[in-house]
Amino acid sequence: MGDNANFLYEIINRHIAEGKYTPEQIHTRFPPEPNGYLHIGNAKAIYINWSIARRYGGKFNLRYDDTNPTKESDEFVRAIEEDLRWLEAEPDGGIFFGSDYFDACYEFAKKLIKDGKAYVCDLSGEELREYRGDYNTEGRPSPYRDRSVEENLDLFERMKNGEFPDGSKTLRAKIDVNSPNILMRDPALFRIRHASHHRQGNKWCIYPLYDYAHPIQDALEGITHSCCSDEFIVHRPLYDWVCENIGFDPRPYQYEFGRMDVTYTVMSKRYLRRLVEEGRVDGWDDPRLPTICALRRRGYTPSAIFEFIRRAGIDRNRATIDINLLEYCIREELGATAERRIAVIEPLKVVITNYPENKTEYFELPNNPTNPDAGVRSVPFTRELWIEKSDFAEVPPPKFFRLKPGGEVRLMGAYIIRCNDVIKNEKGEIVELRCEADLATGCGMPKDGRKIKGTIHWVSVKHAVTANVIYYDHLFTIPNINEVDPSEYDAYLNPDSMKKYTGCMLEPSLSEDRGGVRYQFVRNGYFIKDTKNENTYNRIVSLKDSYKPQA
RNA sequence: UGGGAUAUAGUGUAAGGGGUAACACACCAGACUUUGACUCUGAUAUUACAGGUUCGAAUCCUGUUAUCCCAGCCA
Repeated sequence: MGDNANFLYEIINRHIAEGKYTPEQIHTRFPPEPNGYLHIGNAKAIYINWSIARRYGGKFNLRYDDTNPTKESDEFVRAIEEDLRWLEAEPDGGIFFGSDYFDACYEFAKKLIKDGKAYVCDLSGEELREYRGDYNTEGRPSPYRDRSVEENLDLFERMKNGEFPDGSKTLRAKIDVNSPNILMRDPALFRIRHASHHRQGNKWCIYPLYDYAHPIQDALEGITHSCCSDEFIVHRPLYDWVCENIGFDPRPYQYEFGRMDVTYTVMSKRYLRRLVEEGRVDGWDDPRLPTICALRRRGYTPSAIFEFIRRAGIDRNRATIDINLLEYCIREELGATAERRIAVIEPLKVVITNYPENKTEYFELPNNPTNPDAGVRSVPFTRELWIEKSDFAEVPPPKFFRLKPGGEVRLMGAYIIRCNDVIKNEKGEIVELRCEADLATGCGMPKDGRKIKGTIHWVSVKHAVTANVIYYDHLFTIPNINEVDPSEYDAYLNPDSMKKYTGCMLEPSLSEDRGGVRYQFVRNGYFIKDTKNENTYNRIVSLKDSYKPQA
């Protein structure tokens, strides 16, 4: 109940109840291909596998599924491990590489050949496609299907020895050339690729395919529950075939959960890569992206990300989760933990006409009103202040509680002021407000008991430190990008997904650099200092604001 | 078109082997408030559709529809 029960837990609970496994034997894995950066969709797979291991006291492996040398690189290997560790999903079962099992894959293949369950096929890619048929065309057996064991063994070894060019031969499983599941129509197990592997170098020129390698990797690592996303469900019969025909005992089993999408963003690695490569975003960690490194740079926390996935729930159907839930999770956490600071994003000068020219007084403001233990800080107050432009309205809209001509407002933690004059420049723009403070109030309530509805934030002109602030918004203008053909994604990119403010005025306590600390800039949202741009804060998420201008 | 999977409020997840549809987020309406934050209260569903069994069905039966996945020597 507190912890989301899901169908996978039910399955495993049953296995344990039946005595199939002890809880400590439960062993899971996260098997990314190192061909890109992890994103929040992958975080679901991580969370599921990792949390299962944790829940039962079993082990969790990280395994790079690097069986295709042409797509993988060490850059991604490093990035994935960094992200996984940052997420605090510790791979306590170990870190492995699919490529470390190439020898095993090779030996098991020879066994399958000897058992008459695999053969070397000379069909070209095109011919193979033709023989295999499609949804409504029957498959035909390859003319090479009935080669003798000796011939197959010989040919396979020569494939390995590099005697044949790429694409000239494959090792195929002998299953069923006319299975309704096209994947089972004698799938390829090994292909020839004269390519250098990021870890194996030039040791191999034949590489196993996913469907063959994956169950072997799982079995050799002692994985009990191989949980993957639902697009692999049609692969399960082949997974089972490999396990059974190699004869693993005990053997792993595959379970599928529904993939997750998030509104207003993309999970397609292909498209993310394009955005990065075309320079449309500032790298894989551009704070607008759904990658883990972007969320990290943006200021999201691992706990908020996992909480999001936990709350979203785990089921067999494909879900499009509202990004509001992610934002809620980080707000909830930061609301309780982030220290409050005053920051004026778009400054407007206010002069307190009845306040002495050279006086500075300090008000104590709580670091976090929801948590007294967070303590207080002193904030200097002087005659000249910056307030937020949007906190003043010369012609106030209905239900506007902030500053207006002749109106009163509370300066947070300090005096109540009344706006007496609005100073404009030649162009008619408001450049300064002249206000009078009710000095008697200090930081208490007005003596006469009058109610002041609005509270605004402020910072002393003399003490303010300046910085840049960047607001981020959704990547796309529509909630569900899956409704659109991938070739049209560009048309839905949000042109206002990033808004930079320069010359923002921050309270002086922010001059001390505490990198990585998340703050609530009062009434402006939660912020973290950017790791790439000097003196710049990223807005993690906005504060909820129930005031909606315009009536 | 062959095979497979899924259908519960705007979104997502719950309702151990039939008994008044629950929770979270979003949204709306109020209360509170020295952050219009937080907190609190209230409102929102003929359980894809159509039949059937039953005193009673989201749960059982039959049929229909919609969406997603699969025709890489990618993972």
